[in-house]
Amino acid sequence: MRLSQLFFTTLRDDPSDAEMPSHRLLLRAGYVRQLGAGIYSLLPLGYRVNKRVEQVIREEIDRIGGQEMEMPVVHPADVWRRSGRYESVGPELARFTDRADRDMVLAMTHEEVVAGLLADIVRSYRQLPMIVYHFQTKFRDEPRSRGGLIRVREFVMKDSYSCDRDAAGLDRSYQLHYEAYERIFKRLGLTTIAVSSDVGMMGGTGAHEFMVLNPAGEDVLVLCEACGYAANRQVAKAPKKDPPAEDPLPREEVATPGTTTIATLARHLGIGEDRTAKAAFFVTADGRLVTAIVRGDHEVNETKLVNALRATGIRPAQVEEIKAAGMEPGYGSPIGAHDTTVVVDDLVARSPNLVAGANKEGFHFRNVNVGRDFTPDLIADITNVQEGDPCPQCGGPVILRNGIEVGNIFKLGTKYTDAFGATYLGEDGEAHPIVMGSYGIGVGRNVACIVEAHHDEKGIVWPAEVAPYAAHLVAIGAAKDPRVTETADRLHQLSIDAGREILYDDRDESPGVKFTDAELLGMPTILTVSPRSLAAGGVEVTDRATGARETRPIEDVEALVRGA
RNA sequence: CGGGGAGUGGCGUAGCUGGCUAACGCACGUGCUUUGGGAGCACGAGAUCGCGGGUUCGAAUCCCGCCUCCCCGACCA
Repeated sequence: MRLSQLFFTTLRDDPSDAEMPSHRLLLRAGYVRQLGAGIYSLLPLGYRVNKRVEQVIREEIDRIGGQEMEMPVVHPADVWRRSGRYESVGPELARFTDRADRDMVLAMTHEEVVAGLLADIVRSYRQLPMIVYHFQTKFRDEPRSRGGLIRVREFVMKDSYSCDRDAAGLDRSYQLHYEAYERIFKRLGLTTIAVSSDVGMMGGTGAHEFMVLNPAGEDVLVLCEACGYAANRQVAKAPKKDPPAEDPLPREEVATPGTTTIATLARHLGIGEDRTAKAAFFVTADGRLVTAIVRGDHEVNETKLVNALRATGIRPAQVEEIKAAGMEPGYGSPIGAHDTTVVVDDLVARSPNLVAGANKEGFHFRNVNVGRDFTPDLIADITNVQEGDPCPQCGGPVILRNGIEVGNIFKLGTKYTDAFGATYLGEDGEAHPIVMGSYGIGVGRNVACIVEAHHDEKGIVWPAEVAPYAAHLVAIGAAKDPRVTETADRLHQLSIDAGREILYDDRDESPGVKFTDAELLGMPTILTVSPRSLAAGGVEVTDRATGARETRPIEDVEALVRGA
């Protein structure tokens, strides 16, 4: 490709609204342009990188037996009603009506369509196991996009679906994907950590997320450097040490004016935060007021709380809702409360004589004991793991790191095939539900993460596997010596003939501009043809990553661009 | 949705306490010079100052409403 003809431009100044390095560089180097919040165009260079990433994924999913297909972006709403997600998924599912006033959705994932196809096509156990996949645009109307390509609303995702006879088959398909993902991310130049994760809206029985460590990551990972334990904080558990045993003391009211936070309360009473019980209030999707009690030195983990409640979602409660149940925000506890579901953290249930709210402005109770002073509806682990907590596997201290999710794998089970009546006849002559798994990788997010991991102060440094072009040919001093253009043209043509075209900077620009752009664009190899290089016997070959530079004979470079 | 910030040629910005023809750097076009690290000179094109309304003799600038984008939070397979 001749740079003089390429649909792109580089920017000398950093765009003002690009904070992450990947976003800044992809904009400056002319790979992407923004159309709206979380909506991007891929310019030819960016599109080419996406295709390269897709190809790596395609090869590895093919390798485990995946069959590529394509499913629609626009679905009739009935398909989503059938699985229950039309109602259960929030506004991130984009809904609209067509000209005949039929309810439609923009697909955010494709489990429903796959399950419907399975019901239509699969009859016999002989057709299983089977993996299908596609690369398709998803639209998720996220409340807030951020970080350039890291979190967008419209994006291409590889999603594959495994279809098995039984749970053991699902385990095998899941394992195949796990291994395929490790190969994919390695080839993409990404260092990932597989963490066990929540199943969220997908439903199912088990899941892993593949995470890239990044300070801008939106997930918090709980990691143990000693034994390798890794989990998303949403589901991570840490053993909580029992507090020293004490006999329950009589409950007594104590004046605590102006202590609406645990920190001020503990200071006021001169006790540790671990001697207090903190109440947090939520409302479930089906309208139940939930009072969550954790110890003052912990915080509520909403994912765990939702799962303990078997709710589809929760939101923070309003002040009026809390008061309506007989509790006082800032001084709240379940003591004397009504019409609320009380969920108590397992540690609180074992902690004697805590300070808790008296449900009266400016007052708390000392010596509150679960069971005696109030009765929980549910006792569960509902707290976040904190830095330094003991690892659940080896007991060593865990660390917390931010991560970006670049891929995930889910054991779905039969949630969707049950809904769609997707069964097969087994060897036993009986109908059985097909057991599904689903496996996603966001292509654009991976591109952004690759740039995050592979750049320097001059620009992008693409790993060879995903570079849009293998080499960037720079012609300098063409006016001084006609052999420059001759040589460069010939190298370019050789690469075309070999079917692996290189990027050719044939522009009438100063050497500085060309070198700077070559480094910004980030091809793994920069080839420089100039009167100087020709006088030295050939073409200068520069390794973008190391900066190592050597002049090599033209025949060598010809072989190089041919792909020898 | 809550809090904060910002919309001025393609990019980055100035102007904003009401007053000349909306300024500067980069990018862009033409010509000449230049050609191994973001060249020089000259000429030139390009902006309904986010949109709508209002105040005023006069609005990029003041007032009201709206839209959009970014950041933090909420949210998130």
